[in-house]
Amino acid sequence: MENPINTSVEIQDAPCRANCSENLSAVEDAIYVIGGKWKLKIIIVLQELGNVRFNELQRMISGISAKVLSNELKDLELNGFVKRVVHAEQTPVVVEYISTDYSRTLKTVIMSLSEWGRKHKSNIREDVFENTSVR
Amino acid sequence: MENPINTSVEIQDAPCRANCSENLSAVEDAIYVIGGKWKLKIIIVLQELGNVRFNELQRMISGISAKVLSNELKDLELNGFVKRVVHAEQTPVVVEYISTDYSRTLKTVIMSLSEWGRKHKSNIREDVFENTSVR
DNA sequence: CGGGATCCGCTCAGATACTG
DNA sequence: CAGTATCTGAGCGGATCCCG
Repeated sequence: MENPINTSVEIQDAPCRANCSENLSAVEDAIYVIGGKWKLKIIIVLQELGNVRFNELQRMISGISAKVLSNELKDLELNGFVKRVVHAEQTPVVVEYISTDYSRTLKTVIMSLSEWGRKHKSNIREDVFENTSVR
Repeated sequence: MENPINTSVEIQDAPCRANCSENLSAVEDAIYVIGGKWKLKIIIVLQELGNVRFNELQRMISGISAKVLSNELKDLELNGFVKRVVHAEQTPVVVEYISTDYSRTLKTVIMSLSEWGRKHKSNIREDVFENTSVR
């Protein structure tokens, strides 16, 4: 009788709402793992540049602190998006991060997001000129 | 000499990094307006159900508090994703929120995210069975 | 019903310093 | 270089009360 997932809605008028909460929970799951300000940006850098070292990564992603970057990388590694490679031969130790095959499944997500972001930016500009309330 | 946007990177080895930071800033802009735990979920509900009232919205999106929902709706209204419609005739007042045309430009973003979320969920399940460290 | 105002705890992120 | 440790403050979100 009770669905373990989403017991809250779909009680009364099922069809539309079931479909809705289907999307809802799927998007929720996605946001849960790749949400936040940094995760997708880290993934993008690793995908486009290949092997990247910690400090280089921090320089590429402006505004992120070492602590936060460190935590984000751990998260991403746990979820299988990045791989941590340690070259212990040398001193000081060199550590590189690389994107996994799994992170490549995010390609379409990243593309749709960046395309939308580009369009949105130009729309904003138009708004500034149209909108007379800015004065 | 200096680009007003993203002055940080692309100083040395330009071509790859310029492309990279292009995507980076676009995704950053997108995340800035539709990021967070709630915004996309609110947009999805409004797109799928049409007019939705405040309390109904809160019931649909499990876990959100009235204050947070209120703030998110203001944000979304400012950015042109939702429209607030007040029916002042009746008492108590009825307020409905509807999604705008502009929020429909997010269709592909939402679809790619929800599709990815679905796949990810099934991948997680496989991991649980494969992974002997869970015991 | 649809919120706003207030208080308040608690996490998170920044800054700084330190280590192998 | 690649982080960790510690402290600290802002802010987010919860709970409660209140209003039109």
